[in-house]
Amino acid sequence: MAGRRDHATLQTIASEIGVTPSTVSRVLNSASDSSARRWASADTIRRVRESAAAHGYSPDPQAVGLRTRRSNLIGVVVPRLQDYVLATIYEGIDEAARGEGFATLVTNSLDDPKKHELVVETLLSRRVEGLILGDAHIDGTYLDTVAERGVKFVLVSRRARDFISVTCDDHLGGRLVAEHLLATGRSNIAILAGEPYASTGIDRTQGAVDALRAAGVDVSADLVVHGPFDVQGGRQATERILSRHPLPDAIFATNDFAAIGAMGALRDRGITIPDDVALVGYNDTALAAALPVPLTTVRSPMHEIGRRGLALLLAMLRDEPVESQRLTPTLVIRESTGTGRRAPAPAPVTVRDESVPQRRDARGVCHTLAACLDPPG
Amino acid sequence: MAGRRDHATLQTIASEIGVTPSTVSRVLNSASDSSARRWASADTIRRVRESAAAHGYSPDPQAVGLRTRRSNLIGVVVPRLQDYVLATIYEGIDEAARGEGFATLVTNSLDDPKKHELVVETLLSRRVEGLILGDAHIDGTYLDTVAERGVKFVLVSRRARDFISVTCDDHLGGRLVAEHLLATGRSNIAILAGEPYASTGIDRTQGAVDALRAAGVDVSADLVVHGPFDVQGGRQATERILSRHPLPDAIFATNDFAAIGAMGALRDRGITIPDDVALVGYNDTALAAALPVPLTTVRSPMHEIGRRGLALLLAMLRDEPVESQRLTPTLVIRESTGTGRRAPAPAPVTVRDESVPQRRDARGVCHTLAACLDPPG
DNA sequence: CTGAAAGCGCTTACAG
DNA sequence: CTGAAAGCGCTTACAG
Repeated sequence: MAGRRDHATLQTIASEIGVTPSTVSRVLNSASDSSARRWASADTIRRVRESAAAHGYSPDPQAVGLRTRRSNLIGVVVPRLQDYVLATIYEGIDEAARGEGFATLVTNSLDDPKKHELVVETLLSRRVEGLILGDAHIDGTYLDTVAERGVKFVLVSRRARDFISVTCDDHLGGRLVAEHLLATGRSNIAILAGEPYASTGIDRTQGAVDALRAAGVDVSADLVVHGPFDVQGGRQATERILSRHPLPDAIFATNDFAAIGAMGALRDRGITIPDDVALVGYNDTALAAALPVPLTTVRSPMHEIGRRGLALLLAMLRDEPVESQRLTPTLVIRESTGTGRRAPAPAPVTVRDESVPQRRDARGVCHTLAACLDPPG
Repeated sequence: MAGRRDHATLQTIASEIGVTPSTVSRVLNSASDSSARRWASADTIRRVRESAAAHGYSPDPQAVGLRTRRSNLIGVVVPRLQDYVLATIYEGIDEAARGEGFATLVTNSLDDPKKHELVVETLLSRRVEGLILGDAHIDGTYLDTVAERGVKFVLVSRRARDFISVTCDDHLGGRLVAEHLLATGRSNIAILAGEPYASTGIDRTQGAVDALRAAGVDVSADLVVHGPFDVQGGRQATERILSRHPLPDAIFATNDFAAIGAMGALRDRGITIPDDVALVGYNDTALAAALPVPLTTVRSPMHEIGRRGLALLLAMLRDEPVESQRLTPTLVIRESTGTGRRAPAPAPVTVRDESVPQRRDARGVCHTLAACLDPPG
């Protein structure tokens, strides 16, 4: 008798108060007493509700699902739940799902396409109504099969091809970082670009490269290093850079955890932040502000990405037209790019007019290079 | 038509090959062809399997569940999935569940008893067969109600009362830390004890206090500070200690993230690790080794706790007798308690015979104070 | 306002 | 070896 305890059924209530299950069902499925009056007398309604409450009745989701052909289940696939960023996005998804009467089933894919396919099949065999995928590879052809089968899904965090997605504007995020570094006098910048298949790292890197190029600064291709989005990956990528090149002005880790790994590698060589090299992370995780050297980073609305992903998927399930969403990141400046301990930053050599004051917003953030170069209002 | 695509049913296959759904069901539910021979001819078996494969048939879990009165669903409640430790434990749970044909439904309770009750009700209304709870409060009376209802559950990570649990031996972990600190010459120790309702922090603290007391060292009660098990909590607890007391010899943060917070607070005051103060964390998360100052910490088998929790619950569901399990932690010594930069540690003043060499294992870990005090083999 | 009936997809005695 | 039937708990036309 594995585990299932006794739950009251419609029949329990029906026979207790002397009506049929049909009536009980209709009353319990009515939003309000007044709408229930279409189906039952005031007295019946009261007695149904009382009995249901007394028994702690809740409809059997398996029976409801079988009858209505719906599961109220959403499948979620993430690279790894251990990753703070994905865990936070998932929290957003689950919270929103709960609010809409859905439950979610999550699984790790470890960014392995084979495992991804496997877990998607498992999810589908559980009859999830749709999928939210946080592990898309930018050219992921394996998404085609699931799309062709008519499965509805939305991507979160990472975009891929033309599939519907909710992302942060990672290109903008990269630009904000590069412009901040330029504004503080750095132009020789190494980038920890993350996995080559993740649009997050790709776009953040490209955004930075584009902004630098717009300022006349070229990023050396071998200062752009790929690797896992975690502490270990950041450490190794940084070690690779340090072993082959003279120390750059700044390191842009496209992930906070990679930035922490970079800190470790830098410290091993006695290199201090920000005096010897500036360091920037990405995501503004809970750690960033509390690190020994507080980390300049880009805040991305992780929780909101999850919430919106769920909302978008539900819209798709209702066959409403939907469009991809791109949320806005904000730069958060802390000591790791600190100007406090450093000689006043010279303007980047490539800027044409050094006399032009930089334009910054109220938080001291210089939002676009163009704005920085424009003469003030 | 929200989302559900067409799935082949037993009827699809049955009519295709000219048998009844009963036969198809029996064949498909047979483990092997030979056992299926009890139910069908070799030819029928072959044709059923072929047709099922061609259609990508998978049984509808709602129908199966309705009929068999089982959901193959396990509910999991954690304080917060954003927490690396709980996320890792959950990965262990889900992995094991998957292997046993179960799926899991996770939710955060944020350690709020009200929310806990709410999410448990939601899980139960989804007809989970049992629960794994990672958010138990040590005297949590609210577990009684669920127990009285006959719901089977096991606790993971934290123990409470006499409920079945899978934990790490936190008392031992605390002892290992204290003995290591004593062995490196520290005896004035502050403890970031975590939330007062979590057995993890309580036991780790008690283990340390007991070991110190056994060495004749008393821990001042106001050097034991409670607070959240996260970066922010660790930072605040440390600030409280620093503002009210002279600097202790060592800080034992009963959680790695709290230790990172402590690092931040120490750095703000220009206090260096390990020269001015030693710092110890707990859990050996991926961060510990890669931090600017690599963190001495205690490794706890988080993933294994999850796996075993699931195994224990399944045993309970089969009405097998089960007992709580307590897994063994190991001390991992790194620079944050480093001896390299520090004058050779004097033996703690309270140790009776200073001439007795300390006994250590191959990894340089002194496992029990008793062992340390015994003369070598 | 209420009931009787069908049926979602499955499993499993009961017959043969 | 195979089928016909019942029934898990629900919802929802169809009748009245």
